[in-house]
Amino acid sequence: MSVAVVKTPRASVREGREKSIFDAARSVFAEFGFKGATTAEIARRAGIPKANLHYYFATKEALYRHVTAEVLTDWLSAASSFDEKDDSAEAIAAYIGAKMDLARADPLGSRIWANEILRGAPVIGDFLETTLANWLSSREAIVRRWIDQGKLVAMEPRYFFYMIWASTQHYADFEGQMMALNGGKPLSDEQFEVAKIQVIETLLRGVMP
Amino acid sequence: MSVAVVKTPRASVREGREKSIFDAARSVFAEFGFKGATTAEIARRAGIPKANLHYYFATKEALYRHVTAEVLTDWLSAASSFDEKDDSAEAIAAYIGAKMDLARADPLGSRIWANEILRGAPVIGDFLETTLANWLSSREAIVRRWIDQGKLVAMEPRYFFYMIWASTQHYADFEGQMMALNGGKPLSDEQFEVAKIQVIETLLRGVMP
DNA sequence: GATAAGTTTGACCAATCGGTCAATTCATTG
DNA sequence: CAATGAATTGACCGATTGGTCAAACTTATC
Repeated sequence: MSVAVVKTPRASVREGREKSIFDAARSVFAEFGFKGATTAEIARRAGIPKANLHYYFATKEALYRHVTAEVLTDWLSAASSFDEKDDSAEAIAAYIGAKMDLARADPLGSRIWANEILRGAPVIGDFLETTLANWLSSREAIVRRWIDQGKLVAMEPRYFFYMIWASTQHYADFEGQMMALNGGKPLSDEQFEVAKIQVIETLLRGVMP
Repeated sequence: MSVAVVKTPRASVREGREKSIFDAARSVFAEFGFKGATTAEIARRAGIPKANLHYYFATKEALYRHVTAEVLTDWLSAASSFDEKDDSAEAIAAYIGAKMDLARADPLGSRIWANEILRGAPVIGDFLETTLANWLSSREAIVRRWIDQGKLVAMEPRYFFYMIWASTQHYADFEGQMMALNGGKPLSDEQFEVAKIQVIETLLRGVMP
């Protein structure tokens, strides 16, 4: 029984098309949200006729759901970095760093998320109420333990996570504003590294006794 | 020369209509952004026919510009609280508190701003590059002085302001997410007060030597 | 109470929306 | 190479878009 390891031209064309549509959709949804996005603009950015787009993705909503699903996966992936260290400071620093890296590597994903929330989370609402809520409450328990052990100052863990999410995702969602405040240029790699370290240190100092 | 202090019925009807259209527009723009918003939906929320809306505001863009102008005014108003104290900690605490209060009092304004940035700031871009950039660089100078005086830790002031903006505006822009993580209910006044104090204390501790 | 000015609204318009479809082109397989 | 199925696309559809307009209505002024 031989498995076709080498993709047929047909299959790789399909793969390539789906990828280019997917990428175009990400950028349009990130910029305009679900309602403001148009399939015509997505097709234009993908470099194909609109009818071809609808051959691969039946509806705008189906395409949007594909896009959001990936965003949630990436979020959870970064979230796992919180659990990889035992020490409180190390775990927090690793998590903030991972969230900063994700914001830098995939700002569109963060913006798609932000647009969803602004619209009342019609698609990812269920994820927020279940997966995210569970993730948060279990990590709150960990942070509370650290507080009890005197490793962190007394505080409400939930609002600390909000600060982490806000401060890190800001570098993706408000990239345009930062550009305007940076002489029209995006943050350089060097600038971003400084920002990343500062976010980590400021937040860590903010919760260390 | 007598000035009409009491408004004529006509004038107050006009005032009321403009206000209700304005408020409806704020909520629709905050939820869907400029492109996703429709004049039909704004008219519906204002409780008037669409044609009547266009009698008061010629175009969707004109209405949007009115709305954004007010948002920028409110932002600057909150910004002034930074200058009302001489002591570094007091000035920072007052500013964060004012930004938290603004996010709580007018979440729609913050969301309209966020939508603008996500779309590349086509309307407020000029404000960002001039007024906001000037405000930021002059306050950076103040913070740098405090650092030189040993009142604050060494850091890049700009990224500290980004953290303040992110952490405070998060309470407006991501209110929907917080609700989902709070059993479907918005933050109570008591919860918000706790969050507000925690944001202030965490950020202050984060930059104090 | 007549006239003018300001306000309201249903009907309508061209453009764009998400989506369909049949005809055509293309790659694969027997 | 013939036949089959996947992929492509221009033309098209009904619905919705931002916006117009003339007619009707309401208030203010003389």
